Amino acid sequence: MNEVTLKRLAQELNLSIATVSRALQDSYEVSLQTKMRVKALAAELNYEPNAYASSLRRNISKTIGVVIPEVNNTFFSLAINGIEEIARQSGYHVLIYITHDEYEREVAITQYLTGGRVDGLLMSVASESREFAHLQKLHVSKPAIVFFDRVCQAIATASVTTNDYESGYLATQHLIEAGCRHIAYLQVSGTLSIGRLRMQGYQAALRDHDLPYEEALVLSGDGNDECNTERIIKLLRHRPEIDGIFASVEHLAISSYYACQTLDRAIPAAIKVVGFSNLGVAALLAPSLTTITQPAYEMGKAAAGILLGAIEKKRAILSAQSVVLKSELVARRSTAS
Amino acid sequence: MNEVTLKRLAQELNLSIATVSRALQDSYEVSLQTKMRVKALAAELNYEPNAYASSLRRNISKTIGVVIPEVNNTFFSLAINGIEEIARQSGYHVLIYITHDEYEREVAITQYLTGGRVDGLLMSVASESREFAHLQKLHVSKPAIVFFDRVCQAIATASVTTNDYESGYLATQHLIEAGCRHIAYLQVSGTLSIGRLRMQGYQAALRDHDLPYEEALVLSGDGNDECNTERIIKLLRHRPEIDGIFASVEHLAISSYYACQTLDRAIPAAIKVVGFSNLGVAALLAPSLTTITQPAYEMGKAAAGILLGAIEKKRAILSAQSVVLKSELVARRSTAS
DNA sequence: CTTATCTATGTAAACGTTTACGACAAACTT
DNA sequence: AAGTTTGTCGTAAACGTTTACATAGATAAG
Repeated sequence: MNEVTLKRLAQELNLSIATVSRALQDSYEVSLQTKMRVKALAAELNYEPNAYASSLRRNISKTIGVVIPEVNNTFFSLAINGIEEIARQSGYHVLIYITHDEYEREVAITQYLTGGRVDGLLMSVASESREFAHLQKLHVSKPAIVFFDRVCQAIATASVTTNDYESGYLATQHLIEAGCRHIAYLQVSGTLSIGRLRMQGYQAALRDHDLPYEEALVLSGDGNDECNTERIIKLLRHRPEIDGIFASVEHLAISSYYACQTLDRAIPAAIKVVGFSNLGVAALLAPSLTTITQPAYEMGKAAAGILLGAIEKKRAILSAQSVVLKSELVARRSTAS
Repeated sequence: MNEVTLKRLAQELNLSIATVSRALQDSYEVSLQTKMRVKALAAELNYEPNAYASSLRRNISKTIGVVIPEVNNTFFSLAINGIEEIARQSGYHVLIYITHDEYEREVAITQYLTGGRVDGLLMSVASESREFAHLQKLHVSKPAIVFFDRVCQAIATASVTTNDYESGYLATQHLIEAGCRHIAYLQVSGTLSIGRLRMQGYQAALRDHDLPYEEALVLSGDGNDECNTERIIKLLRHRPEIDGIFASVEHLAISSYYACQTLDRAIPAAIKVVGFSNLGVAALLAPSLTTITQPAYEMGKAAAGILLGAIEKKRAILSAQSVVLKSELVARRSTAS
């Protein structure tokens, strides 16, 4: 425990606690001379204000929470990077919580955060979540919330997303133009907002190119990687006509590669793959992977910016502040014709 | 702000604040009947204790800090995963700080943390750090510290590492046995403890196989990825006899791939590559990458376990509690002969 | 010379908890 | 019947800040 408190400083300087506190905050009420005395001693004794006392008194924690499904994922790693960058610049601290896409964890986490531990929250909802009462409860409580990537429309607040519908359309069109006629769609969960939008783009592209939409070609891969790979293998065995895969999330693209590897289906000759991904090594895969790449780092920065802006100005966050950034389709060998 | 406080509950129940507080903590001093009344109302009003008031009074924050060089890195992502898992189980919150390998940031972060914001700290030191006065200062202050992967020997505390010397030896031997005679060693910084150990393993393996150690074949890649790739290209051009690369950290292995790609040097025919890496897609690279894989998730869990154990028992952490886990060499095509 | 204004500082309450101490019955002991 | 224990609850202080209000001296205005 750090024993250097305002009281200690005040005693040694023969000043009142109030004056010391004010001096350290550069208050106009205290003379330049005492300010300097105070600051000198504070520096000498390595004084650091007790964050909890300050937070309690001011009802401000200078802390934001980040709630994400997983951290071992290039997209979320980059987003955290952006968030931490903005938070640091503004003197905010970042608490991190991982839901592992489980509804119960998300509920438990939001329960903790009701206690005023954070001034605001950045969130990507868990795929399992279908009920949002916990978020509603939290929202009427203190912390401001900004969603990023995986939003919850039931809450009236801002969000930072990408042009998911358009990207879904483009990815599908790209496969079709490369010659695919039976395109599987892999998503993490049917309830997710981004999953729905990307799928709608997928469906629209099929329609516009006179291809049928088959529900049997849609796979929801909510499990661990091995399990997902198994399910993709099963799907490809059961429907050998599949000649294209659109993975709406990174790890499903990877699972698709493993599935094709075990089934000895050549990419891109026999089957083409495109996937949402922020993998830095996408270009080094065998074969290099065609990706829809989201501006993950910028999304994190944008979301944190909106959140901190609202907190500092003590203003509610409006849905109108939402931002939609553009993803980029990077064509590589996995979809070469 | 959550308006439900102990005072509010006390008023509505016609009890004192003390009794309500005790009831919620299942104190033996309060009758079963009132306990039930209190808990019922607390649940109904969705009461959540104010974390800051509690922390201030008890001088315990139930929060640990994690200080890492970067988050967009499979090793650290997995480690965070393990840390968060253990922390969650014990009811601890996790603050995250990213140094970007910059000394100044590390100093600034440790300064924040002097204020009692965290009960303990898990840390992987920045590669730039050569002075450790800031860590010494922090260490004599409150928080317990456990290092993982990148330790600072100047501080007497526990650490969680892997058998870096052995791994360095094995990786180098593996290259030699695959036929390499001129092996480059890529590290992030010469000052890093793990870098030194891995390098010592590298040197020992060279010696044991009667190969000379050349300083010119050692490259310190402390920069961004593009910059590192450039430097590797330069090295390979300047020393065309290099037929093996040992990358002591993941992103340098990737940079090596890009370098070989631009130089049109075939892996593994012309040059073989082995690297420390936790990439889930190592097996899917072209060619698949031979890796030394650290048990990152377990390391995170182990480090958090030591830290939380010490905090809960209010005991100082001893160097003797240090743990050394084993990495695994996974041979793949990038070192095939 | 009195009153008002300004400057620099101090006093004390407040934030929401936790907890040492005390109070007061009721239930036991002898 | 007097003393002792036990069970239940309240009072109040404390954690380290911040800040509204008070104070005292100095200067300016009338």
